[in-house]
Amino acid sequence: MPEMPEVEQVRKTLAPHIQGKKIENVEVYLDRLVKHPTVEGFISGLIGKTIEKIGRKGKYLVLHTAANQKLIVHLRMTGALIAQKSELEAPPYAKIKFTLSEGMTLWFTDIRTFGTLYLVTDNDVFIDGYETLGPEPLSEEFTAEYLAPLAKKAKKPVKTFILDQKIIAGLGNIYADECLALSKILPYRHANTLTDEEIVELCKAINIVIAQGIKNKGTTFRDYKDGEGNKGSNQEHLLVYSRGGKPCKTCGETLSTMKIGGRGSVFCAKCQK
DNA sequence: CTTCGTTCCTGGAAGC
DNA sequence: TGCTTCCAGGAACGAA
Repeated sequence: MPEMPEVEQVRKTLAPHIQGKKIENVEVYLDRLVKHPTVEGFISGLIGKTIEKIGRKGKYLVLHTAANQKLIVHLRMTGALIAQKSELEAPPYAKIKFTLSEGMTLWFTDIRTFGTLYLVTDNDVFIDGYETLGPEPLSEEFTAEYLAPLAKKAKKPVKTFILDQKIIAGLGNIYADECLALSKILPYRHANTLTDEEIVELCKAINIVIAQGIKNKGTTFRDYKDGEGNKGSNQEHLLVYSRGGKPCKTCGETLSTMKIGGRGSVFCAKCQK
């Protein structure tokens, strides 16, 4: 489940293999993954272009293919971008093939096929979700002063609040649970009940958890792999996610599970207030 | 306006 | 053992 640290790791591992290479051919095996423009326009718009740079915004990867053109990719749950030598056979669940120069091929693979790709030229389309992203953890704009007034207006569980990409870009279910565990805040508490001190702690925890995720090259739970097909190691350092029923690493209490906003959530009812 | 529930999809695990 | 059912979850969408 790629969240910000996983997408960042994909960006890093992909860059040396695809940057500066020319797109010689594009084959789309599942049309509905291409959200803009048409599949034909997507293919013809990319062939002949060079991948100048690969960036990231929240959980979106942004491949700059010309001064006025970007290929925007969201991996959703099980999407992956894998760069490998062209002579190697297609990886499992291959959905789009980008044949690059210098004998390299970039594959978009996806088991559950929720991934989305947009080819944007001169900002000719408004991508809801991409344009409305809030600040990222570890950025200058992401501060308690930014978060506090928004939290005070939000009458919903704090977990749902921090998962909102318009509020914070990049958190997903795993890191949201981890951030709340580290800041010792119960996930079901409504955001507008948090004190200023708690918001400061939450901000700190979000930065720490995301920085640790990046340092550990992402969390591989089921399907996540980076641009070279390797797994991350952050799953070895999780406080609560997927540990429901097991002892809290801090106090030994059995960790609780609960559905919050339709998401499986794990927390320590003793440590978190 | 905000908030909540449903939907998309497949594979793996759990249940009978 | 083998079938069926449930669950995983990012974010758009419609309903309340």
